[in-house]
Amino acid sequence: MPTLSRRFFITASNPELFLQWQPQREAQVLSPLSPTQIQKQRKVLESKLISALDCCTSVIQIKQVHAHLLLQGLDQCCLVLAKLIRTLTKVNAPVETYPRLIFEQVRYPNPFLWTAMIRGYILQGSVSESVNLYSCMRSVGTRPLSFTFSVFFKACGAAQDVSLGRQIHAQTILVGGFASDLYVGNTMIDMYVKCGYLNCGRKVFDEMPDRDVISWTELIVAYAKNGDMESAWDLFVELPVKDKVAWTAIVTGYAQNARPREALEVFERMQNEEVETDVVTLVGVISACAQLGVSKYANWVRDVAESSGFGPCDDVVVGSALVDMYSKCGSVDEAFKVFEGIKEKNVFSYSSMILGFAMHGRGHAAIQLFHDMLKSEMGPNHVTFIGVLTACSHVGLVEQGRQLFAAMGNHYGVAPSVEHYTCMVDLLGRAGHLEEALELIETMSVEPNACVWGALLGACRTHRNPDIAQLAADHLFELDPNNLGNYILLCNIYASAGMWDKVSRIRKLMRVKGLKKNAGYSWIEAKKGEIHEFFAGDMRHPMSTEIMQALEDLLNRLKANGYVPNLNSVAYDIHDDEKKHMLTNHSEKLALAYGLLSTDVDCPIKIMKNLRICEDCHEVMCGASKITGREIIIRDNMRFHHFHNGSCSCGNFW
DNA sequence: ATAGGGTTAG
Repeated sequence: MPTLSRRFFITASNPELFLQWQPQREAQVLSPLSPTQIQKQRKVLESKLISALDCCTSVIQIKQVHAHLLLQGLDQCCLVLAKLIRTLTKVNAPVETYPRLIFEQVRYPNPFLWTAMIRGYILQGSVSESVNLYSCMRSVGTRPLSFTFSVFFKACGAAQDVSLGRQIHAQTILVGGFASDLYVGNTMIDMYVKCGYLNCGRKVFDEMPDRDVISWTELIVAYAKNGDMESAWDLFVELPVKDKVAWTAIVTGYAQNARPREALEVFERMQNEEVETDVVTLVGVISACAQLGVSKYANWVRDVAESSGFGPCDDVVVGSALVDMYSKCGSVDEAFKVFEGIKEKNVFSYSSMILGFAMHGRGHAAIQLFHDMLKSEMGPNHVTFIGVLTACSHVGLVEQGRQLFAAMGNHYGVAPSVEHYTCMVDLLGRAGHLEEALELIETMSVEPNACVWGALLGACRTHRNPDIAQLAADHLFELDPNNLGNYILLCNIYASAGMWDKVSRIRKLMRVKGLKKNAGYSWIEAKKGEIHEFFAGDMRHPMSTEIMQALEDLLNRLKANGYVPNLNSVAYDIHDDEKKHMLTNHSEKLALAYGLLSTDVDCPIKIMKNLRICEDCHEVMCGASKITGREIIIRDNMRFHHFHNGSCSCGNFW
């Protein structure tokens, strides 16, 4: 007869159990009990053992609990044994030895015990053995649980093993009663989606008799991750009861698909419907604001975060996202204030701030922060090194960059990736060490990609080296044949070397391939925070006439000061007059003219652009900052340019 | 037991 003994409590390895010891109850136990009381005591004992197992973190502790269990005559108690095996799996005890031994001593394993064993084998990578156990379980006539299937589906999803997934799917139908199980259905959708079979997941969803918000959200996320926001939105609209997770999925979906305005719109609706905002929602919205780069929205979302109790001081993830957001909104000083306010900074906070400094050309600040980070004994990761190498590059700290690059693998255990090599090629290339950069590419430990060769090609333009440029271009045209930018760069390099026959050959190649320039556009935040968007030659704006006039006036004043339009920036093989016209219409120039017309004189003019700023526009911005006395901040797809009194923070290299 | 999250180079 199982009884609770004093010994059990006192020798229990776990202090929590000891604290739970109640002498009154023990007195009861020692007196004779009725069968129902015995049953009740047994239940109490079982739950004590289970909670003891919850606290176990090593095999030795589990063995002690096991010893008590045997002492109490519970060697056939599947409930506790299943928990014991799950706990052993959690502490990574090899399932084949100790757990297997326990399992084989049980005469009538229940489905929970079978499932615990199956799960153990799956988690330890023995999928075939788990399938084997499942067959045994079926052959002795034991009915599986929903959980049994979900264990398999989870494993298939993680291993992207759709063929096993389909077999288990067939089993859920074969065994009967599981095809309509909500939990099984949901884990099955997830399995198909993770294996890349979104349509199969959809089919499961469509055939489910009962669906809950989880089923819907799984599919919404799957569509969003697939870049199909239209299907995601359609599902979202149909979803009868939307919870905060579903809302967040759609907001984040837009943010991750580079549609920040829609993300913000949906978030605003979410707030109007008074759905609770939590950290995960905020992170998605903050990322959308970072992409948009508009201060009004940035400040708004920060207020929302703070009033929801997740300000930068409260939550490190929100704080780090805000650092990134303010950097990308052009306010690197504000980013640093937020950074300083984060109570428990982590590697994300530091990396974001280092990248922020690097992006704004404040290389020394970035490197200083990197050293502060090391002092606080925080381990840098691969992104941290991208930030700090970029920073070195922008300040021309070649030797320091070399040392950091060498140290990353040797001292910090971060193996250099293609991205880090790209930074190094950029660093060496900018400083004019083209041969060394080429040598680095040729001896790379990983396969060079288009970015690496692109960095080299960019450096060849600055340092006018057509030979190495040709080599880089050969690789680029193979790796990334439809990227027009590479052809233009090569053209410029040949043109400045006077190699006109090569120029016309490349131009012909571009024509034959029918490569078209990406639609470049710029946007600017007006006084009240509204966004004005411009394409090249755009006349849609209600103030178009004034804008064109202001631009012409500005260019005339610049020309009087010696500005000559830089025709190299136009890739097309057209007449110079036409080129001049095209240059004049570049979207960032229109945005600048609008900014001059309609923003406060003491505020910087902030322009965002989806492509890299061209040389001519860069020159115009420099000149405009001098003539007008206005500070101009431009974010292109690479970095920030702060124009002040005739010069740019990028030092004319970008 | 099952659904949503932050930093990435030319």
